[in-house]
Amino acid sequence: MTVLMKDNAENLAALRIETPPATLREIALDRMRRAIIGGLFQPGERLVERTLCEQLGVSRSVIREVIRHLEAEGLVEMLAKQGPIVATLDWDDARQIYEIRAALESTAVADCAKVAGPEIKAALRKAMSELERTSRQNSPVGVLDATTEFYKIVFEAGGNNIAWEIVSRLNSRISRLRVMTLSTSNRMASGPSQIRKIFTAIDANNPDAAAAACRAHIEAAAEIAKTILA
Amino acid sequence: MTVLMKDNAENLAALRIETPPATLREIALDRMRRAIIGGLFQPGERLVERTLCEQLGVSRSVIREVIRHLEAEGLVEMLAKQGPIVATLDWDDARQIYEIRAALESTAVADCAKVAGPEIKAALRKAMSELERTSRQNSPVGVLDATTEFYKIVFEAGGNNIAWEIVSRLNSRISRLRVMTLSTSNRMASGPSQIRKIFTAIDANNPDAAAAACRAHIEAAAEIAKTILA
DNA sequence: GCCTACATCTTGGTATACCATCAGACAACG
DNA sequence: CGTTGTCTGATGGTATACCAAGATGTAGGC
Repeated sequence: MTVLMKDNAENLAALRIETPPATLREIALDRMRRAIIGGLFQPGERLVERTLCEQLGVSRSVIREVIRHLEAEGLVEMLAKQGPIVATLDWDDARQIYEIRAALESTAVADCAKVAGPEIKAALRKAMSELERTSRQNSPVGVLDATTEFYKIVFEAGGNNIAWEIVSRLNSRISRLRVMTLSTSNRMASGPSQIRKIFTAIDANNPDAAAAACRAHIEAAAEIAKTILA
Repeated sequence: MTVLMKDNAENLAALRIETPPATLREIALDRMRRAIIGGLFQPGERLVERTLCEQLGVSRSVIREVIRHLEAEGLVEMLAKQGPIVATLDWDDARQIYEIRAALESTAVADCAKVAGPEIKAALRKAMSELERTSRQNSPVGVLDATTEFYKIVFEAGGNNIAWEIVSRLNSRISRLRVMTLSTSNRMASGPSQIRKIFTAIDANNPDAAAAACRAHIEAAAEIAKTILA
């Protein structure tokens, strides 16, 4: 392939009209998910369809399909003859989620540490600095987003996109817990330092150290969650 | 509590009208899922809503909500401006799924081996015999169901119901692969023997041996899947 | 013969209205 | 005070209508 042809291909690719992914349903799904994750709806709270229609300004069809999606995600539970409620979470569920996260994330960071090249490390470094910035600003949601971004890079770099799907879904189920653990005073400081350990190990292409740091990080989070839930 | 009272309580419990879990949507969901898993709809095939309405004899609302659910489960993909299609599966996806299964199932069997008491062992033994029976009868779907039952007991005994949810969902995505691997001649014989190894280790309350046997079992399955997909 | 332009069909996306059922609240009644 | 009937609200299920966008087909002009 000549340089000219490559340019041509790039130009053609640039021509493509990026389709607005904005189907009303997807917007509503995103809003609902954020509302639940952000604690706007309390666990166990009933989700009344027609009320949601007014609140989101969409029709019942949309709301119902969104609820089906959230139900499959585990964020919403259906009570027979009573309709949907926000899923509740007890310590036994949370315990399992932390265990699964530990398993999946530790292998993901190890995979990432094996293959990480300069550009991945740069991306991780950027996410790290964002994480530390939001941490200094005492912004729990900012820290959450930055942490998510960090892990997203890790999983994708290691070719673990399916595991990332699973972890994302699990995280949304314990998101309220995560915000609460972040609000724990000493956590706001210790979290970034633990993730920095993971980053350092990846930067040194040391899979074992990365996995160990990851496990330590999650176990610490689980420990705080336990005190909150139990 | 006297014996009489216990009888009374049991009688009252028997009085209860078991609520038909049969909301039309759930039936349709189950049918659709089985149809996809069973290969009635080919991967990549378009799922035309109005056609499905006729085929299932339900309205579009129901069909659409079912599709939302299946979409969240990963069995159906939405193509922008073209509607839903049956999700496709390449080797990279399957590879990851087998890896995650290996991680989750091996810890699950180890957990089960740690705590398994007589009643759990009896249940597993029953599932084992069912598995070997269907295997002798050369019934791939029977083997699949029996294997599922075996693992279900394992996960629940070890208190890993969340992991079971995840594994179930992953399994439905590779179900066609599983049927195909089962159809591989030597697999029909080797599968049960490998699971018997797991059972033996659990029966001996030997977590390490159980985990190792489980990993071997999944790796063998992945190997066959690879030859099919690649 | 080929290309264009228009009409039509199909499909998904959305909104709305209707019905039957059931749960919870509440008032009437003994 | 407890039982009973009623009413309202929420839900599941369904049907229908409208719109927008792609696909298809077809006729007309070059």
